[in-house]
Amino acid sequence: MLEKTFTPGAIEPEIYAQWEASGAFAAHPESGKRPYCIMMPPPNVTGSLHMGHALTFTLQDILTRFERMRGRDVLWQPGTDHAGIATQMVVERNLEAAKTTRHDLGRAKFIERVWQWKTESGGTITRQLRSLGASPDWPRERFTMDDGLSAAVRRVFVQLHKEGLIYRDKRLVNWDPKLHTAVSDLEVEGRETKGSLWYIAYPVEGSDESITVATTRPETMLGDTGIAVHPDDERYRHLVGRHVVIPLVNRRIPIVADAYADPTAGSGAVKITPAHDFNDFEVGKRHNLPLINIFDADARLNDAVPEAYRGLDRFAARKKILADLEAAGRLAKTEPHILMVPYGDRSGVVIEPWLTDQWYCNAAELAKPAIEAVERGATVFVPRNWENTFFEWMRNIQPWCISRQIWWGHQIPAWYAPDGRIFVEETETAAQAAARAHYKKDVALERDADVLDTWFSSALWPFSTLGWPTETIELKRYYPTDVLVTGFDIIFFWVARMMMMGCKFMGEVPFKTVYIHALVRDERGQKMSKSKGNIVDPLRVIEKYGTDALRFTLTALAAQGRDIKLAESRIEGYRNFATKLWNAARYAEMNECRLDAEFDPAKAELTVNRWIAASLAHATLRVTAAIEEFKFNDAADALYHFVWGNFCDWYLEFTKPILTGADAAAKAETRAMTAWVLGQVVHLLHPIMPYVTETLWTHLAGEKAGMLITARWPHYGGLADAEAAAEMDWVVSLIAQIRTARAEMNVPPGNEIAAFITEAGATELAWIERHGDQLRRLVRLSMIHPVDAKAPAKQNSIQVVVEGASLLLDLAGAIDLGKERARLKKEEQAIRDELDKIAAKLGNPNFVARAKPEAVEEQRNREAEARASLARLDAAIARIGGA
RNA sequence: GGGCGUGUAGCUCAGUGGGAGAGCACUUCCUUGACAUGGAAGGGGUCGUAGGUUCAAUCCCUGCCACGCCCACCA
Repeated sequence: MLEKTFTPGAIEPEIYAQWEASGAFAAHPESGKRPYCIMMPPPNVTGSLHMGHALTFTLQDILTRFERMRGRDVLWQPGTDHAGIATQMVVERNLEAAKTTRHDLGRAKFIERVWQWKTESGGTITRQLRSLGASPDWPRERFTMDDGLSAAVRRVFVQLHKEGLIYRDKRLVNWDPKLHTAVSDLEVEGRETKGSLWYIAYPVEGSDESITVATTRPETMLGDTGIAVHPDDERYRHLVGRHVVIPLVNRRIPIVADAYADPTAGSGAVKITPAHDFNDFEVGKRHNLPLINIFDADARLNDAVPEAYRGLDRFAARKKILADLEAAGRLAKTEPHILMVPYGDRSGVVIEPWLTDQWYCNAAELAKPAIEAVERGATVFVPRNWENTFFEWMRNIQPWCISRQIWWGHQIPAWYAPDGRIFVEETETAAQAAARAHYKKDVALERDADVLDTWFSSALWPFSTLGWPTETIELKRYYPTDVLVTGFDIIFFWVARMMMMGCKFMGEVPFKTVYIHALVRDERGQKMSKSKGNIVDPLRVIEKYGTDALRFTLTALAAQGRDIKLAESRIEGYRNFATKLWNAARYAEMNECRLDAEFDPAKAELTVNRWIAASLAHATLRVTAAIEEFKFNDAADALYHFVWGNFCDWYLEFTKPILTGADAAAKAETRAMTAWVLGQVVHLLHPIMPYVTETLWTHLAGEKAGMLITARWPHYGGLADAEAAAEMDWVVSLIAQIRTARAEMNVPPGNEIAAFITEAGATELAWIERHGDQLRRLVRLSMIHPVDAKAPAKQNSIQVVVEGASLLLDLAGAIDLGKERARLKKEEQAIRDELDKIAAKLGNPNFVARAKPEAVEEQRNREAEARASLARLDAAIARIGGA
């Protein structure tokens, strides 16, 4: 027997363990089934589950379970990412607590510590994924720093280097002065900041004139090597070619003409600091201006600046320089100014453009085939508009700085000879051999200390996890993968780079479809973040409402093209849905509705049974199509309404008289149908709500039927039944009308009343007769008298008018006739309003002439129906003496 | 500056070229043998705004307003 209430917490771990142990999650590369593959975006190995994970993994799991049930050989490839900077930061924080640093430890020891940390905490996220019900092929779990994946990284690096697509370059990078590493453009976020625009007057050499420049970063003046004005700017034309002397520094720098200077911005003259500004770097190159690096790795002023400023932090330096300028009378004016300041997304400190040697990847070259692949539709984005975003970025892509000055990650396979020559090889021995060949003798090689950007290895994920560069059966079978499910926030970081690397090394796109889902926000639409304190913890939700409730909620809210604002009331509502389903199953069990293998729903005879089967078939089509089209919310909606609205509210209530009645054949058919529909429903719901459905299936079908996770997805023909639908729709509307009339006339719900049919067509009469038991029960009628029976007095009865029939309910006591009249008049008015609308249309010759014939026909039908109802309603009003 | 998206019931959001929907909230009633995590009835919206296309627009097109996000080197 099913328990009185569904307690998810008690059963989930047990069911999950059964699934996992049964091998139901496993891919079968040797099978003859059609393959289907999803690459799990690897979460950070030291991370823990947040709502974004919950959403993305729920959707992936839905697709996985759905396709598995449809008979595909599904590989959902799991794994985790080493997350270089993030993980290193976590471990460094731990060290800090132990009053030590990575530098105290040394590189080897530190890396050992990180591995140790990975061992300790790396299981957290995968454990949490399990509690979410995710069903990837766990034994195939990979880590981006596994031997195999590391070998793939080296292979790719070396090959791209040999082709000149990876190279070393000295240029400005985004330097993180806290983390002491370069970061890529993507890891820098601009934050709008209230600052100032300071106008500084630089005296022109050999003249009384001075030239004023505007700057948001006065401290960089110590590194100025020029002043630029626009070549057409009349105000400054006479100064081009002359020199100014930098205040406080007393260095002589030229005034150059360059179109970069915008005459309308600031003073029209701009200071040029080539070593500390990306634009200035370019201007400097054009005019051969020297680069003066004034910062050290901490962004403190170095020895290239006057002694008074050396060692100062950049912000302290700004203050002092402004004060000194003021004192020297060189600060012309100060304006408030809003500017975008670059911050490191990990460190949260201001990023400094800094001149260093780094490794770069020629992304523009790699992007070409990836762009072309999306253009020709080899990869399709869903929703389609994300392709614009992809194209926009890929067509303007900048060189990708791939080296990081941290320790945790894939160390770059480059070795330096004493003379600075670089040998890039997959192993040190190969590098040694190459060096020996070059120098004709052994030389000591030193390995590049840097590691690769984490996203470099992630970019290889779709093929490195499948065994590349080895030609494995998995690689042949599952690449290209079917769909990548991810959020738009990592299109650039990850999707674009996988496209580049996949096209380059596999010669084929990594996935046929990229489904981009929304971001999960809090109920006010704010991005969830620790600092805002608005995080909804999925694990807490699971504990409180159950995994299925969370999964269903996320699914129901996963409409394309919109963010998800997660309100707890929504989760509660869908938890109730799980309870509803549970209780329906309990009801079925109590009424001995058992699955019958012999039962053929297409052969059902009772209208109500034919109707529910047809409704189910319709819902099944909707759900299937919705999942195929990634319209997850539609799938959830169709299921919710079928289960609650059709099956529970109507079918189960409607068939109660049959189950308690005397007609054995009808009872048997209804029991079998109830069990069958329930069985189908748990199939359809399983991808979204795996736990409750698996539990119910076991109860319904028994242990030997096999687990639901391995069952076949429903598919049927021949169940559509327009006649049954018409009949049931009519009975439902009759019941609704009677209920409304009773409620509005304040008839106590418990009162049983006799009904008299005053008017009915032959069809309607037959329907009333056929469903008499249901009518008596569902709207509390004691008796239904035929058309010619003696009707009660008008002051004792209320009237019900539906399409094709009128009834009179005998209250056996005086009613408020005025109220009854008003009620009927209100109904009449509604019908008249509708008739007016229809008349306006049909009265329009253009409509009749130009609209589709079906549309005209439909209006005519509606008009006829409305007129008939109106006539009966008027008759009813006349009966009680209304005008 | 460029790109994308959003504006529909009190709130959160679906939706469709031809009769405005859901969940939650609200009002009234109901502890009837699955379910009060429930059932029944009900109130509530000129579908942001101004035009255009169309026989017909909440839906398609254009402008505008508001909000959000992404990208971008303007001092």
